[in-house]
This record gives sequence, C-alpha cells and structure tokens, in this order.
Amino acid sequence: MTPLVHSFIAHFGEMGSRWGINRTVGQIYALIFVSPQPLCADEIAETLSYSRSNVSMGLKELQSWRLVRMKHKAGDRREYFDAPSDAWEIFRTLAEERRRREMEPTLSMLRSALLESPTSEEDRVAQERMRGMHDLIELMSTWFDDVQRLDAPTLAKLMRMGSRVQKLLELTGQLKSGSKE
Amino acid sequence: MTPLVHSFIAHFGEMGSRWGINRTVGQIYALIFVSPQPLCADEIAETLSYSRSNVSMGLKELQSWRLVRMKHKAGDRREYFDAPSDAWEIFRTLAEERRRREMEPTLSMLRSALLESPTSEEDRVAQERMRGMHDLIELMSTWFDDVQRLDAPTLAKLMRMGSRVQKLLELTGQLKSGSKE
DNA sequence: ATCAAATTTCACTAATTACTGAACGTTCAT
DNA sequence: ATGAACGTTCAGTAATTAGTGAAATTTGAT
Repeated sequence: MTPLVHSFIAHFGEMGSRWGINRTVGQIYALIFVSPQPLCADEIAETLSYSRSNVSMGLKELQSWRLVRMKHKAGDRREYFDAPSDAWEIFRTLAEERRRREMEPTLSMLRSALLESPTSEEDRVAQERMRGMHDLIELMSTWFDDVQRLDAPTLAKLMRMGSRVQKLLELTGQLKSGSKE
Repeated sequence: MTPLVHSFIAHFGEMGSRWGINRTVGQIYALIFVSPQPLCADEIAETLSYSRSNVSMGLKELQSWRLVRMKHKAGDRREYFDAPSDAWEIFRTLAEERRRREMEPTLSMLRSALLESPTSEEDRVAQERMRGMHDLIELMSTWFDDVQRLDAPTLAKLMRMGSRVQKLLELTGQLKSGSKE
C-alpha cells in the first residue's frame, strides 16, 4: 500500500469513533473508497490485517449504511464491493441514514411525550421545551427529505450561494408584499 | 421525577452513543434541558444516581460542546447549570461543534494528501476520489459557516421553503441570462 | 449427491470506555 | 490560620464494545 493511501486509511480508522462507526469499519470503507476496482473480503482482510469474520461484519455494517455496493464478477462466486464515488451521492446517503438513526427515534419519543397532559408545573415547563425541540427536529427532518430531491448541481449552486440566499428571500418578500398592496 | 421527564432522560441516555456522547452525558443534558431552573452538580448526581465525579466530568464535556452554561447565584458558591432553550441556538452550536470535530480534521488530512504528487496509477485514482471528498466537505463547511450568520427567522423561512427554493433559483437564473441577452 | 469455496454465526478474549470513591486542591467565611 | 463546602484528578474496577478463530451454513460446480 502506498503511503498516501495508508495515511488516508489510518485517518478513517482514527475518526471512526467520532463518526459513530468503529476503527475496522472506517478503514474498510476508506480502502474500498480509494480502490480503483471493487475488492473482495479476502483482499480487504489481507490488506488491513483483520480477520475474515471481522471484515464480514464490517461489510455488513457498511451495507446497512449504504456506503458500499456489492458487485459480482462473471464466473467468480466471491462478493466484491465498491463505494459510490460521487461525493454528493455519499452526502445524501449519509444525511438520510443519520436522519433515520439519530433523529427519528427522538422525534417519535417527543411526539408521544407531547400527547400527555402535564400534571404539574414542572411537567408543563418540560413539555414546553420538548415542543421546541420537537418542532425543530421535525422541520430539519422535512427539510432533509425535501432537499434530497434536488439534483446535485442545484444543491451545489444553492450551497455556494450560502447566506446570499437571504437577499433572494428578501427580494421575493418584497415582490409578494408589493403584489398585495 | 415525573414519568414524563423520566422517559425523556432515559431516551437521551439510550441515544447518547449514537450521538457520540455517553449515557451519563446524555442524561445530564436532558435533565438540565427540561429543568425550570439551573441545577448544581449535587442535585444532578442525586437525581440521576451518578457519582459526583462522573457528573463533574459530564458537565465538563457538555460545556466543551457549549450545550450548557454555568450560572452563579448570589451568596452561593456552587456552580449552577442551565441549557439554552432556543432550539435554533442549539442547532447552530451543534452544527458548529460537529464541523469542528468531525469535518475539520479530515479536511486538513485531505488537504495535505492532495499536495503530494501521485507516484502510481493507484495513487492517481485515490487522489482523484480524495479530491471529490475534499471539495464537498469544504463546500459544506463554508456553507455551515455562512448559514450560521443568518438569524433564526430567516433560517426557519428558508428551511420551510425546502426544495421550493429551486424555483427561486431558476427565476434568478432566467433574470441573469435575460439581462445578458 | 458431493465437495470445495465462500460467507456467516457464535462463544470467547482483548481492548477500550465508563464509572466510582478516595485523595487532593481551592475558595471563602470565620 | 482553620475548616467546611465545593470542584477536580486519578487509580482502580466495572461494563461495554471490538476482534478472533473455529464451527456451521450457504452456494454452485461437477
């Protein structure tokens, strides 16, 4: 393995825990991501010096995140894996999975908590704060969903505009209020 | 503790690991978040049945995330803590901290990897993919920075528009190209 | 049907992370 | 200065998570 690839893989191993995956999974992903061609489990285990079973688990997890795709070669029973290389696609997938795993459970907990009628002042305050949290998470969740539908170039254009969209917003605001008057 | 508050705290404990914090830290935050008034370490340790030292560590971590603020009461040496209750402020803080912890280290690794000249075809491909990743992360990073500067109402308006901003974008595109012709 | 090449499962060990209690340090009222 | 009330640090233990190797299972060619 070249030093360049090695440092990339090592970094993904180290960052893994911050990203909610473990070292192995991070490194397997990094390796697949930079490889010119799909890899099979044995090649991965060999390259990273992990046990075959560990690699098997790691691949399962990466598939559950939809970060790698299984491929088959004609006349070869082994499963090969590669990773989408389009960064926007990766971002979309990651956003969607995080929403599902990190936001949805909380959203449903909050929803049911907000159905209860508060029986004390303490509960009333608590519920009020939960409502604030719920509304924001729901808004972000819908927004994610919504933005996912945009194609990559539009999304990129939008992001590059950054806070300048505010100008645009002000403009439309004026148009609207102008048309009302 | 009321059942309502209890289930909220329990949920944050369980979700903690998915969010990159541990059970204790999640629960401490949840408790502070729903409390009508600031709490001191002893109250927290008592309520959640954690050791005083564990609470001390947890509070340090929450402070490092800027999710809780230290308060002082006149004539009381103890440190009290409360949490910002404005959901937008919380979101902003979280986005900023995540950018700093989860994106920046990778960005700087990628930056230096892209400075190397590839010595093989393998490296060339790897570097190409790294560039795609780098460019996206940088774009998102700048976008975060940018969007942070918007005030909460504008941000909310923008998110509620969701994918409908695309229409707006098309409109401006037309205006621009129209003015050129 | 049988075998060989794969993948997966699982019980076990290793490594890491979380948590505690005791010791230590600091601050402030007396 | 003394000591009580806090907050912090740290070494040790508990709990959790990661990783392994052997056994079990699946798959497909013969």
